[in-house]
Amino acid sequence: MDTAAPLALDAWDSYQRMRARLSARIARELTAASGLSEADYEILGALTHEDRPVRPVTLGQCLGWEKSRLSHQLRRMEQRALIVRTSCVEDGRGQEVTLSAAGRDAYRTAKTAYDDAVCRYVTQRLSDEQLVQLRGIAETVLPHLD
Amino acid sequence: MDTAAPLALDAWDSYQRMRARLSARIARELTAASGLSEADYEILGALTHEDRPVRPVTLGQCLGWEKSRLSHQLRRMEQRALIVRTSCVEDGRGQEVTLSAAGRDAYRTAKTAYDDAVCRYVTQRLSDEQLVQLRGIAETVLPHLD
DNA sequence: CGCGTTTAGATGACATGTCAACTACACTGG
DNA sequence: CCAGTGTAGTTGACATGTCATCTAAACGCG
Repeated sequence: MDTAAPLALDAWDSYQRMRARLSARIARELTAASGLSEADYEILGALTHEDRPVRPVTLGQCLGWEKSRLSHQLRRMEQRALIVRTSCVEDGRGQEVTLSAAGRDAYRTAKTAYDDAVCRYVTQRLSDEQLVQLRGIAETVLPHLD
Repeated sequence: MDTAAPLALDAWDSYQRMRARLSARIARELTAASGLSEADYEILGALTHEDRPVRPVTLGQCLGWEKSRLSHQLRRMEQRALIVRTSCVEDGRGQEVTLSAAGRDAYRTAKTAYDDAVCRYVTQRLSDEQLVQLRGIAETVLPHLD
């Protein structure tokens, strides 16, 4: 409060401004190019990475999402035919989620736009040194967020 | 695509994981301590900083918010009696927004919790050098986001 | 087996954000 | 003055996220 630490305040303020504008910009470009939201993109990315049917509970762990958020999201994506849900043989409570052809296509388009935006706005603008610094900062903060 | 730049990918991935978890954590602590959302907190912070009636259009510029988002947010905050809206004398289209006593109190409580969380999760964890780096990274990226 | 406890997931109420109209006032040039 | 254009703000439809609660299946243990 009274012991102002100008450096810390400045750094946080700059970070917050960058974060807000960057998220908005990338989300907008992603949607414009592919019709996918960032949430859609994350789900499809995880499914592509796994490359086989995945249990929602696993997705939830990978992405760090709350289960109700995931449930709503999967329902909406199934309605839009981006994914397919089948009931799970091994566990009567569970499901398995698979990419549909449309989901695979949409993800490809989206990934191009996403990578392009990240490159144009971030990685291309930063020096290798700054990229190392950014990774270091994130990896320093992350362990304290559990 | 094919020209993988592992450093860039790593840095972006780390950043994204930090960003997602950090936002969630801070938002939750803020709400738990004060009952305010991050959106509420931003508005009240801007009003406190100005310390006089502010036009919504000015708030929109300061915060970089879309006007409809701002309109919805101000309506909800007025309903909860965190702010007061009066019609503007100089401009018949406009309004002036003021902090209520409740808004001022809630903001004080929230600021304590917010600053504490930012300190615990971020500024305290990073070295002065890293804080300088973070500010530098944000200020490097920001100019390209208009 | 049978009963209590986890676990997977769904659901409904509600807060928030975006987009596309829409209203109403202000300004500007003829 | 006044018609056209710009600006401030609202509104409604809809997507998304959180929380609390609910169902049903799995598990664990006497």
